[in-house]
Amino acid sequence: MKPNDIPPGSLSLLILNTLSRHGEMHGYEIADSILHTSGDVLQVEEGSLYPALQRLLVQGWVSAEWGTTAGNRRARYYRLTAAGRKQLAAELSHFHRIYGAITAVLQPA
Amino acid sequence: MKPNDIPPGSLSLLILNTLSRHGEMHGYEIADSILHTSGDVLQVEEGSLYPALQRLLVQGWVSAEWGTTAGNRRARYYRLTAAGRKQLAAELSHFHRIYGAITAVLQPA
DNA sequence: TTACTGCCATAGACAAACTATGTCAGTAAG
DNA sequence: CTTACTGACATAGTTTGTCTATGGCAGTAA
Repeated sequence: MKPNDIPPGSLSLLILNTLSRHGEMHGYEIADSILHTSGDVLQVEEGSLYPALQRLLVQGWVSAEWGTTAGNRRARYYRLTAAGRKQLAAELSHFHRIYGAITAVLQPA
Repeated sequence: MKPNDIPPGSLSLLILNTLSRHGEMHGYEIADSILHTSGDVLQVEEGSLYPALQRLLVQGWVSAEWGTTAGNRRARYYRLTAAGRKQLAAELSHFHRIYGAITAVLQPA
């Protein structure tokens, strides 16, 4: 069972969708949620996660504020912005379009 | 109808699968076949196609020989090798594993 | 006091697709 | 017959995004 290999371009979609389901999360929670809901297949490395969150912040798809976890650790809590919700919808439809096209090509003879 | 945006990592899979269906093709035919079987969604640029074919050659997944097209042009004909068929099977199962995991994560609340 | 873990963060490596450009040989147009 | 177009192959350079590796800091447990 080796995890890994998130296709470039899909990480922001996974993060946005995860945030839209849970409302407010910090980094570790996001990675953990993706790992578990994917059946331990998609392991987001920290070196991928935080740069991705930075990009989402810069583009305004998410906002962040510092807080404290249940375990009394400092953590940065992210949530979707209104623009982020629109972006999520756009990326979802784009994903389905592309993925549908790929599976069409992959039909065996 | 804007085409484009082949997810990194999936191009070799598309090429291998296309060759496995048609037996022997040159570059233009491969790109054309992918474009049409994807419903004009996946447009493989030449600057992506030929480097990808080079990689497949180097790795031994495909073989190539020069020939002449129906329109009397010189062209390089590619076909799958035995190793290429094994590779295709491996990439197919990997693809389904990863995209299955992604769609699992993308289920709405 | 030491070590471990949760949590954030960055720098550098690397892979792969894109843009732009170039070549060459047939064929069609004028 | 010369020009332009198209089919087909090819490469250099840019960009994007994930990974590896590393590091720091603050609680908590040994």
